[in-house]
Amino acid sequence: MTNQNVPTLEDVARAANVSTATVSRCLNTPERVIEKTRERVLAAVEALGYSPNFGAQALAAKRTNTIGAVIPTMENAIFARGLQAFQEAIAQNRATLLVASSYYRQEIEEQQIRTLVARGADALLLIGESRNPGVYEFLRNRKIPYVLAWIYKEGSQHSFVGFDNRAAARAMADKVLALGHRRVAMIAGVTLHNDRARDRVLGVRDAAAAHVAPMSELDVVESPYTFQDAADAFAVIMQRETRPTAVICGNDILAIGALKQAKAMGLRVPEDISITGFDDIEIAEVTEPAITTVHVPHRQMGQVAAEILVRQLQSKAAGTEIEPESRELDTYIVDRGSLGPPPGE
Amino acid sequence: MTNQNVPTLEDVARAANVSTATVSRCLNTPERVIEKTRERVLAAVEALGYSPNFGAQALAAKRTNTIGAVIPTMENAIFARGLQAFQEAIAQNRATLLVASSYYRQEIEEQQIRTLVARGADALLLIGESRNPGVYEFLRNRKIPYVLAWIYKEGSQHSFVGFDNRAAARAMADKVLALGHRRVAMIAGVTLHNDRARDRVLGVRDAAAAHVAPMSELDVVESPYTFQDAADAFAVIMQRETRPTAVICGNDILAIGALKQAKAMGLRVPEDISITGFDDIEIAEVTEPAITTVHVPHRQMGQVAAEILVRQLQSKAAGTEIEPESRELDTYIVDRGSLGPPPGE
DNA sequence: TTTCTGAGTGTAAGCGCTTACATTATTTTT
DNA sequence: AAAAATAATGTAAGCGCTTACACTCAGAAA
Repeated sequence: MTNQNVPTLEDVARAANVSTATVSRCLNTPERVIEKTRERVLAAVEALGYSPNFGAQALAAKRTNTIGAVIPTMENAIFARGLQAFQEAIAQNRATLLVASSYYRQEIEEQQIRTLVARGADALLLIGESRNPGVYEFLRNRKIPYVLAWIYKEGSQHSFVGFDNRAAARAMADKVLALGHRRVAMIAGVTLHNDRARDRVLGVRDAAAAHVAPMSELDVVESPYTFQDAADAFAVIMQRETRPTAVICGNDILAIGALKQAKAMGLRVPEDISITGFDDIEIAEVTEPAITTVHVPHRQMGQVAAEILVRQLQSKAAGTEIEPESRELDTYIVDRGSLGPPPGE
Repeated sequence: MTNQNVPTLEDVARAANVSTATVSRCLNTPERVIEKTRERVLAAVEALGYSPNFGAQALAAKRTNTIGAVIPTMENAIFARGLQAFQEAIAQNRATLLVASSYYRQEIEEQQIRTLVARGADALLLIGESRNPGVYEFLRNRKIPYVLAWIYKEGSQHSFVGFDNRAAARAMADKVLALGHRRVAMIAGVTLHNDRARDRVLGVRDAAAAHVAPMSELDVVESPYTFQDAADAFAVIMQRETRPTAVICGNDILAIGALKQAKAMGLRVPEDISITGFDDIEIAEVTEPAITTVHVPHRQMGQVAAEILVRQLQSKAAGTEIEPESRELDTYIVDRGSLGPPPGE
């Protein structure tokens, strides 16, 4: 009574008057079956409403056609677009997406990675590089292909699909400095266990250090990725003895929080203070003023990551050694309204 | 060489000097194993780094501990918060989330539902109710528990977790009318195959019909859920011979697109025109003015949906008939700045 | 003491598929 | 036309688990 009439391969085989092997071939390698037989089998499949049992298939074939992704959060748009593109791309290869989020917590992320692998993920999409070496060892032992996205590093053993956060942040900072700002602050994401946030801080520091004109020390405040925390951080920065004329933010969420707080404090943006973002999520367009930010190719990142994983899975199936394959993508600055020259220039 | 040293149950059994059955019991029903044995087994599990083979487990146990969700899109924040909460809640019950998106396309959604079930989803989270009856029949045959979220209907055979879109939309429209607006337009989401969008239109129409004061006919324009489409829709509405004094939008994305366009046209919000939203996604707080909108309990919806599914899965495991269980949640209007009295009052 | 009970463990039969290998049918080569 | 090569299909051995049932052995009941 529990499971009644869910048809099995054998039922199909009987109905089509062939062996189970032939049915399996029709479904997996149709070119190895003569057309007439195939038609008969597919008709039986159709008639019975057959769909392969997932567990049995996974057990016998040693793969699940499932790809996992562990992202820090689904709640804000930072990863959503990339993940969506990723899902679309793997779906075209008959794979399904298994997701988990880590809330930016390293130990949870590690846990989630192991869970997804235990759930049969054939390959993984991970964000950033900084994690316990044991994790990479685990994936290597299990021969699970993975790509690290939202980041790009040269000459590594990993596969990366992303961009140089440090260089991109530096470009933005250079632009701010070139406009004449000398007192600059930064609201950064929490850098602990987050290499993207860390690299962005480094990029801004690079720009500050390289700049010939005298500049007061860079004031960096870390903040979680919420509007409210960013607003608080902005308020703190504005309490300093010498107020900055520009605040570079580690991402758009922070920038918008800062913007909101600036307005609440009666400051005009960018006349009184400039604010910049990073990521170019949709929301950055609709604030007043809109946020000048670093455009990140979210969708492309998701898509390329999927392509690389699919390729690695194929070479794994072919018995070839899987080798890392990386792709660096470009970012560029989108000029909107939130960055201008410092006041009184 | 392909799969080398991934330990199996049998390896653990040998190491702990017990049978495979005992190892399995230690992992699944530890209370049925005496403590001393259990310790020995768990030590072996630890030492070997054992983790059960997913396919084998699914095949033998006839469940995967995987729950699927098919949502229209991950790209905007409408479903993201709810999905995140859902994931957190099912994770606490040792289940993993399998996601797919349908891009608001009915045939793709149906396809995705079948795919997720084929991938072994034990239960499903679906958005809205309107779909081909064959889908429900399929789920019933397969005995897959499902809950329909973002919507609530009385006396149905399905499980719902959500709110009455029609009533909520009506409440907002009533509020607009109560402020004195008589020329009201609506930018609705695409209503084809989308009962939430449809119900929201009905709610606004209800309010219009019930209102005693004379009111010009309600002008409803449908628009896809993007800022740009909504902006275009707003522009169209403003071309009408008699411009409305308030535009009720089917969700916040539409409202923000409309707001943007209003500003581009030099209109002040809400002095010249009022705009309202629906959903209360994060972004609704940060526009200028912030959007007056209907707050939807996203996180609660995800969480309650998870609880119901977990319960249904348990009763299914216990051999009991699964019976629908619904929960209606409350919405309320959040007053921000985008709604005011009509001009000249 | 003997019988009964039940807790703890072992034995082994599948779960439904894939695939190596064996077999038979068909085509190509000589 | 026979031999060889190739194509199409069948046979059956697992894949690594769960779990019904069998067994052992205390302690309780008779």
